[in-house]
Amino acid sequence: MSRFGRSGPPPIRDTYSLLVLNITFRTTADDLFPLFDKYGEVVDIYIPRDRRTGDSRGFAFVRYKYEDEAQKAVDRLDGRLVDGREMMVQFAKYGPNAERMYRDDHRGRDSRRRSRSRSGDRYGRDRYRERDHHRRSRSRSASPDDYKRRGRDRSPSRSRSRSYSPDDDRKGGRDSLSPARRSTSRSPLKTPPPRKTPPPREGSPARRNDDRSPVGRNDDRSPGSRSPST
DNA sequence: GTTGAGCGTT
Repeated sequence: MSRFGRSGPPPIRDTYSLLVLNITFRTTADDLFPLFDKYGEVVDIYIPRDRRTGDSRGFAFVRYKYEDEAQKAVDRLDGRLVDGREMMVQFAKYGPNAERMYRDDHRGRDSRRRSRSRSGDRYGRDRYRERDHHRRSRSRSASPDDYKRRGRDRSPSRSRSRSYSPDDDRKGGRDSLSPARRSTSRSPLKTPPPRKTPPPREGSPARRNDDRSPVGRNDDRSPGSRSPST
């Protein structure tokens, strides 16, 4: 998918990978190509997609031929408004050529001290991670689980719903809680509501009102309202 | 039709 129109991934001899984050889910490599190509020689652009849906994950990888151009693109395109969203450009930390970056890190370090503060504190995007730890909606958190499920038990329709509690599968609690939960909702129509039985507060002073309680209920329970004979 | 931290091959 990293091909702009070519076939197969280009050779990674001296290319530097840039990680583009915060891009829209609709942004494609073709949209980022003209943007990054203006600041340097883009060797390849790759956008990881979902294995199931095939949609973009919201980030892309841009490979530059030289680190100078790559670093420049980071400062220039970082925070750039694309499709109505600011994309964050940064050097790829992991990857096939990640080792190369560490090698030149000693000389590319001084180039980093740039006006990075202009973007980041103003957007305040960092506050989201602290506020919500479980903010993940449907990211690849369940992706690895889906693969394992498919190998042991093929249940595509159920694998999605079971992603929330993969522990019950091995515990066998699946069958245990089934009858328990079913007993309550099994016959909600004929069986009285499973309301929690109130603790016996006979010794409670407030219970003295019980003297008038049966009176009020008795009135409500009068056959007049129970059996409205027409 | 949605979502929003991260790290990559069809």
